[in-house]
Amino acid sequence: MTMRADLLNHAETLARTRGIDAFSYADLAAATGIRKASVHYHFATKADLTLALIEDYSTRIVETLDHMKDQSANAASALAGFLSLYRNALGDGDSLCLCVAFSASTDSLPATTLARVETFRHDVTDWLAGQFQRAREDGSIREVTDPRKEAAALFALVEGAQLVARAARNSDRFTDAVSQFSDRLIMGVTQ
Amino acid sequence: MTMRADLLNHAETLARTRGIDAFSYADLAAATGIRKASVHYHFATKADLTLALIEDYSTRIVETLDHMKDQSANAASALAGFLSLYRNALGDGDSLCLCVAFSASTDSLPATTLARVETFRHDVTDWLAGQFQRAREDGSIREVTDPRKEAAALFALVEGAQLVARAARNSDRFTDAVSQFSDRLIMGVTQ
DNA sequence: GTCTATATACCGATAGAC
DNA sequence: GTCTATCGGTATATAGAC
Repeated sequence: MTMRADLLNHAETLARTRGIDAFSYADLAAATGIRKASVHYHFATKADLTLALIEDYSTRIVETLDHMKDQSANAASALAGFLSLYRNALGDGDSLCLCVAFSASTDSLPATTLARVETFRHDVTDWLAGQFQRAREDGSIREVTDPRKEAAALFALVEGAQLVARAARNSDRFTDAVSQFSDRLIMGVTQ
Repeated sequence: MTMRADLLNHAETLARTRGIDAFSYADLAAATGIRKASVHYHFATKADLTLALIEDYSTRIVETLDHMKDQSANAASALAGFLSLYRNALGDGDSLCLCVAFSASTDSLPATTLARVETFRHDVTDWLAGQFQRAREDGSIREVTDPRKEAAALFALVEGAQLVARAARNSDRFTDAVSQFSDRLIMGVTQ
């Protein structure tokens, strides 16, 4: 693995467990075994680092979602996969997904990074709306109203559930908050 | 108004608009017209300040909710008031409620403050569960399932909707995210 | 209660040698 | 690419005069 990739991995972990403001180039240097000045060689400013973080993350998650869409038997199982993705990002209640971590520290992030996060939010919300539309056709989710409203509501729900669960250091709070939505999923057929 | 109260007011505004980490005793001194050292006279450490903030805030909000409960014609109008409270806290999309602001920076807050925030979350969730129970009796909300599940879901929804709306600097995102829930409220009779 | 002055620590970032 | 050394800025917090 390249040093750049190693730095990005540690930076993502630190950002998601401690928050963007709560880790420094010194922490990153300690984690990778090089010196602060060498970290600056790879990412000249923290603005550059945060932008690289959200770009890598966004690409990875969008690919995962597209794969879920293609492999799922119906909309319900695709959305169950989506819930698992956000549930797993919590770990033992000590980690957030990068999108929530970045949304929680808008003040310390440069405009270009924030714009990229907003693009990611739109991508995910579009994906969700697509699955709710699919559910209107395959009948795998109970009482779907407007797919776009459903998507906006579910996105806010999982982000809020992560925030609460991580603040309480208890991942069960996530499960509790989304359980009502989970109950609307009719898994049926395949899985 | 006492200097202590003046400091708390400005600190709450700064915490909600910029975040806990992003304001300093220097900002607080500039806002109130006294010097940094004088701020330390009123709140020796930032830990003391954050604890005072959540205690004041919690008392105020719990009183507001109890008043809403007593004055409302039914559960639906009480919950409509709850949504307005969180919607208004957003301002023009540039402010969070203190609970979300604190949940977003758990790393820089002392354990006693975090414990007080968790108590506040329980108080609000209990209030919500009470209103959903009330709705099962007055029929003012469509298809209420388990009141405790409904409460956990609605709390996560409004916190997540605030986070997203504030990150996008657009309060409409809050309204969009909660619109599906709003549609379940049957306002009817009085208001 | 408020002030000036200061202590101590850490931050992001840069210069320049190797 | 990585290093040592350092700059300028800001943070929380304290000492002691008024």
